[in-house]
Amino acid sequence: MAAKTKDTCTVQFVHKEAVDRVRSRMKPEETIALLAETFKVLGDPTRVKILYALLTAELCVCDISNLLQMSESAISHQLRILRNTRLVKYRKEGRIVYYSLADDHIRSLFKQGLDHAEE
Amino acid sequence: MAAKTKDTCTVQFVHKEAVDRVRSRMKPEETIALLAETFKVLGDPTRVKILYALLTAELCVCDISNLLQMSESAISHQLRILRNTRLVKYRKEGRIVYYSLADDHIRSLFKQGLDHAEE
DNA sequence: ATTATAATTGAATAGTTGTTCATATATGAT
DNA sequence: ATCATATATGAACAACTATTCAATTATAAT
Repeated sequence: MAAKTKDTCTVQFVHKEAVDRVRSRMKPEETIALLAETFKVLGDPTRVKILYALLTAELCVCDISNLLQMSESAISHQLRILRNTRLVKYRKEGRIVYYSLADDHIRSLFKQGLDHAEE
Repeated sequence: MAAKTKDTCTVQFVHKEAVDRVRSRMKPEETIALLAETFKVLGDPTRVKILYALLTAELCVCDISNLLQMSESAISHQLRILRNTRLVKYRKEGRIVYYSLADDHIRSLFKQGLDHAEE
């Protein structure tokens, strides 16, 4: 039981009251992980560009590749990540796959993010 | 001039009209980078925990270290990143440094993020 | 001055991530 | 069936990141 004392704070100066209050209001690990994961996906310029583009129009992989001047493979890899986190949805029409935004949260997330970043 | 044709889309099936419309509405590279950078900072569980904690109370490094059961060094490194992106601010009182949220965007960003992640 | 401690910092390391390249799958046309 | 093409996928590699460890700075107490 005496393990893991050294790597944590020596705790001469913990504000116990405040820490307890914070601890009681902390979200479960799982929720934190989910939130961080969502932001992580939004934390890449290529994916931001893709999502930003899809705010304006539904596009196929080739369109996005052309728009961003990047290989279709690179775009496709990123689209998979966006699909897995349910940020985009797609529909197939023959060989062509059309991507669009999965819901309307992205618009407000971008707005909030820019509000912070640009202030 | 014939360079960089192979790595981009062979472009048999670009929806020119849509792509042009999207292109005209795209934000400048710099803005995209700023936005992605902000989200990237939010995309780590440790930093999410720190920010979430600071929603409830102002805390010193030692408090956070104790709360999250992580070394002060690790916390301090993360706080630097949060400072650099102006997500937290701090005040010094003797040896102790108190951290708090820099503004109120974080609360709404977390709310929007959770709304998406938990749906 | 010396000692103790809260916080910061730099270097090192293990783990993760984005892109490329080569290949595979799926659909449409001949 | 064969060929062309839109997209997807797996492996590999370089670049980046979070934590640890050791050392440093800054403040307070003796």
